Amino acid sequence: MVESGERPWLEQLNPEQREAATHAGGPLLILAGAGTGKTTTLCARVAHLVSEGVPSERILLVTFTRRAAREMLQRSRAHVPASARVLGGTFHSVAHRLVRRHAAALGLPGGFGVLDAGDAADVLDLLREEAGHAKSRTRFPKKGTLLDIYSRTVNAQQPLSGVIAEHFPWCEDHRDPISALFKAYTARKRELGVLDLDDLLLFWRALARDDVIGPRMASAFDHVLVDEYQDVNGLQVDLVRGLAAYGPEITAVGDDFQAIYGFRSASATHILDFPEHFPGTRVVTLERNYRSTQPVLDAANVLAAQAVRAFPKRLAAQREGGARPGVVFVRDEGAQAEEVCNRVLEAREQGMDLRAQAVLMRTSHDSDLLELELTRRRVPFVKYGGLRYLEAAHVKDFIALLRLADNGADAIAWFRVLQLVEGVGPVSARRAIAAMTGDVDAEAAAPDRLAAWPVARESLPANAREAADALINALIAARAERRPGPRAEGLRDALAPLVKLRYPDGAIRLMDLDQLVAAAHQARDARHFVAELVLDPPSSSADLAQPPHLDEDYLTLSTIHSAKGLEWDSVHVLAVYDGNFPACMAAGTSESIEEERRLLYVGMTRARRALTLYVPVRYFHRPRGNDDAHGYGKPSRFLTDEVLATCAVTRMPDDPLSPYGGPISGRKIDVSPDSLFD
DNA sequence: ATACGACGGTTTTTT
DNA sequence: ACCGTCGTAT
Repeated sequence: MVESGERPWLEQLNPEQREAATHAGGPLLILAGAGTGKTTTLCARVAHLVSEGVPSERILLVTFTRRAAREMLQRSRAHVPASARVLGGTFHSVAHRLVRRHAAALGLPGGFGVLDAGDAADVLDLLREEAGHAKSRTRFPKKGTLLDIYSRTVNAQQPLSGVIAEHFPWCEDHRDPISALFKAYTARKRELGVLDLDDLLLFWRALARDDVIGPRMASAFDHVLVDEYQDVNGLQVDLVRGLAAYGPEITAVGDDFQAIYGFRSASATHILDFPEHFPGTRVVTLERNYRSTQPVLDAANVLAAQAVRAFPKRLAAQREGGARPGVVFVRDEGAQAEEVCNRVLEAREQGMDLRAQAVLMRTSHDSDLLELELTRRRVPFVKYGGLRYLEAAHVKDFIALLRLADNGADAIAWFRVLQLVEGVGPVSARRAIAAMTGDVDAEAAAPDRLAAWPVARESLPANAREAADALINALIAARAERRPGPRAEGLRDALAPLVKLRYPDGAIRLMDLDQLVAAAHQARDARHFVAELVLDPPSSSADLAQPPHLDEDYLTLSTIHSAKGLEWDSVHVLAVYDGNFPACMAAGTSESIEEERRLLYVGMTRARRALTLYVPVRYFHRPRGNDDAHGYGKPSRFLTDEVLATCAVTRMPDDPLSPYGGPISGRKIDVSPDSLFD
């Protein structure tokens, strides 16, 4: 036991936080508003538990991202070095660890692969084509939609018909074929020896339900702490309850007003139901905000008050002073880019590092023009969210090769890799794969598909065979090499000429591969390297780049989803117009509108001192098109008069509406050509 | 028969 | 960046 005087991590806490950190006996729910020291409290709780004698390896900390896990474990360790062995990660990474350990019981090969969303969609696409849906005249849902439907069904644990009726009504006609397709999908993954991200959770739950493995798995822990509980889905709740059934005490932390992952089947109802699911729950509410100044919170509180249903909560600032948030009307997205740039640079002149500033947006392409402008003015920036590394074609090519080195049965990877060779398209690739997987008779006994290559290569056009052989030889060499670094290096070298040939900017793309090779050198186990990459994807190009970047000053650009849990001195939110906030895609149900409001709230509450919202008045219908089709947008419906009253509103001189002296209230003018249409 | 480049229309958010 | 389609080259 440590004397209280030696526990600075507890003394920094306010009474509510301390109560949460030191709570003992029974489930605990911490309702923590934005900026109320949620992470501090959770880290203090971990430190407290360890200092009370709980062995650190018997504590499981489930977070929303791996980055959050790393950060928290680091902080806990700084308080109490004995926290070093706390097990931390996302639901998916914990699942991967558990499923790996019990792979045999689950009937999985030891080196089972993990499909990322792109790979999973490719498998579905293949089945879609095999079933003849690609050629049929009625439009069948595309792979991305299929994956969305599938994922929602699994994660919400809701029957397919209900999911389609509720969220994908336009697919109603195809319900039965979709159902058949999903069954084929399950079977195909088995054949390929792979799991998708949803499977990881399903397999974890299957383990939890086993009479022998379930209790043993749960009893490995004394405490399970779950962060961001407002964003868990039904399946994840099952997992937590499955653990709780056999002993560990559960702590959940979250804020129902920051629930922004409904599209992933998360629902804030779970955090509200927590006391029911875990009888005897102690609820602690944190409302003292240490992040933002009061004017920022005033605007956020007024926005939050619009919510139809929410836990009443009012954040109170502990910081002094501060300026009202700005709402800036600009002409269009071009003017917005210029204005943001100006303001960011001006702030830097005043002594605010770029690193203390961030630009946040609804969708990742909202920053397209800004990125051009920043590049033009040589302002360094790093972007989070949106298109990620693993989604770039050449990176996928490389990953497919790495997968094949682990698992020759992965036909999806074969399909991709073979088509890299010039002269090989979908048809001959498929033929070669069929030859390798052998129609049960010839090659069924051969566990290594590479053995069938001499036959398979005959299915390729003669002039492509030599280049394909080179790839195969690289794969054979890679298999003999167990160290992940050299293995990746060999495959990179084999891929390099093909990448250079295929992409005009091949040289740049090769640098991306070099970063992956560097990451592979750090990896412990070649077989898990790809799976871990999928579970902890580098979220920006900077993530893989090595330290030199860290010394530099750079601006952060991020989707609001990716900015969750983070904070900056100054925050700019782009494109706060109706159609974007809320997104027009979300206009369907009132709950999705509510979620959009919460999204704006999350964006606004990232700001410590300065917050600026931008409303482009004119926007282009086709941002990528070169025509000039545009419309005049309305400001976001969330920017009500009440919200605007808490802000300082600016109209830029070139705002087309401003020469008329700004809006005049009290007038109602109808403009309608409708009589022409009678 | 197959591969591949060109073109026009679309693209939310992510473990 | 992706998808589907179409025309041309092998």
